[in-house]
Amino acid sequence: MMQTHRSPSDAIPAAHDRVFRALRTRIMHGDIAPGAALTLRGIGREFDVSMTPAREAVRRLVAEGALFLSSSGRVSTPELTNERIEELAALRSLLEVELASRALPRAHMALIDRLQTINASVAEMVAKQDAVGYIRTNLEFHRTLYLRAQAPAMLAIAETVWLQLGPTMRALYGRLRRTEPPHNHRLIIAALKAGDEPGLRLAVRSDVTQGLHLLTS
Amino acid sequence: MMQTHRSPSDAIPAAHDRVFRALRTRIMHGDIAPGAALTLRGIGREFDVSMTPAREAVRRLVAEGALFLSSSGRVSTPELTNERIEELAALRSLLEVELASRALPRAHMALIDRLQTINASVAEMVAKQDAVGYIRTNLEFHRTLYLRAQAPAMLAIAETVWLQLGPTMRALYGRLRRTEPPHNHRLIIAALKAGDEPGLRLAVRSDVTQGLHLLTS
DNA sequence: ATTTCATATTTGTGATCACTTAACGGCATG
DNA sequence: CATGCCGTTAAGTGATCACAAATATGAAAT
Repeated sequence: MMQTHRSPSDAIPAAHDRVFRALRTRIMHGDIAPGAALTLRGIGREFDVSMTPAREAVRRLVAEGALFLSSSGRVSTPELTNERIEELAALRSLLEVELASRALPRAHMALIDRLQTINASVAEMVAKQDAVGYIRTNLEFHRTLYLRAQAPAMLAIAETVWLQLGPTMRALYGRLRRTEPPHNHRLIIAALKAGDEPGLRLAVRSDVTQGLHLLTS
Repeated sequence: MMQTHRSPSDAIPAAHDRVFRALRTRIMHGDIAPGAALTLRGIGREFDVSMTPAREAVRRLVAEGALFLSSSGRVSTPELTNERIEELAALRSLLEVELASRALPRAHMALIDRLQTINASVAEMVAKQDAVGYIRTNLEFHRTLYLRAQAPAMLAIAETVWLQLGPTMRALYGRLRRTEPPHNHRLIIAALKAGDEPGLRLAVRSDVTQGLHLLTS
């Protein structure tokens, strides 16, 4: 029957929020392939909830562009056209260059150390050919930097772009088998150390753009 | 009882979508003041639906940042801090300068004519001191231009920024009683005619930034 | 008159159900 | 062998309900 509302002061999130977060992470990290279909009853079964919270989670994800809603109400992960991918890449570039630029004056040594640690994990994932792990650690690298920008609305929008690209990125990085560690990340870290704003902007732009250019060509 | 699913090929949207669109327009146009509270039962009563579609509409709007969801589940329009307003203004500038720049090479005479017609309506709303009408026609001016950019994802994000600013803009433009017609819109149109990209970028940036700077100072 | 506490009302949450429509499969027909 | 049609199944939609938490109300005490 029911049950509800347990999250006032304690930390237990509402069921729909738990489902939302779990699905969102999966999509952003590329756990789900492009075009994969989801059903409300299926989601409910998996998370042991009824259709109602499953529907709310799906609605939120559709609103963020993480899921595609067909005219008949069916939901699936989006299959992006090349044009759309280019556009989202341009958005990433626009937003993330600005975020990095704003983070630069606040970037102290502790942040740079953390970025280097995360970057080691990224390199490890590349070596292990772990596509999902690569996406996850790569996003963690970027998010850690952008958090310093103190621009929550801008970061939130950047995350919705990542979300829209999630399934496609998985398909991309799952295909191409590269073994080189991320060169642009080193450039980003170097520019942060040097306080070199033009260099930082260029490095972020290159890092964001390069991977997605491979897909469309 | 029930009733459902009527929108396959014909044009009748689902109830939750109708509610969503109606609320979204209200919020974007500044029909609702910042901090105003909404209840699911109240929305359902107004639109003659049950709580279920009302909840879905609200969830979507919360996901877009158009509504604020308190920790106890109450929803209201957001009350923005000055910092947040500055950030959203920076986002508008970033996105809309890019959109205008992309629209420039595709802007033909028919578009410029339409912009001038819309701009006349804007001036009329300013003369009538109609705050809501001003916001509506002003957004129509910008949207008409940006549609030419052929960048739907970018435009969608710009719209979510407008949404977040909606209630606050109403509070702003409701206060300041200006009577001058929009100067920057003329600059935008002139730059479009001349094919002057730097001039266009500057004019859009000024138009987007000026109004919101008044509020925070 | 103000504060405190108990009660009542409001409100969001999640489960369930009836209903309609879209997707799927098999069968007949060309 | 392909194609169109019909019945079955799967899936989304919206109404309703029980419940718990939050808020509002009012009374009592200092």
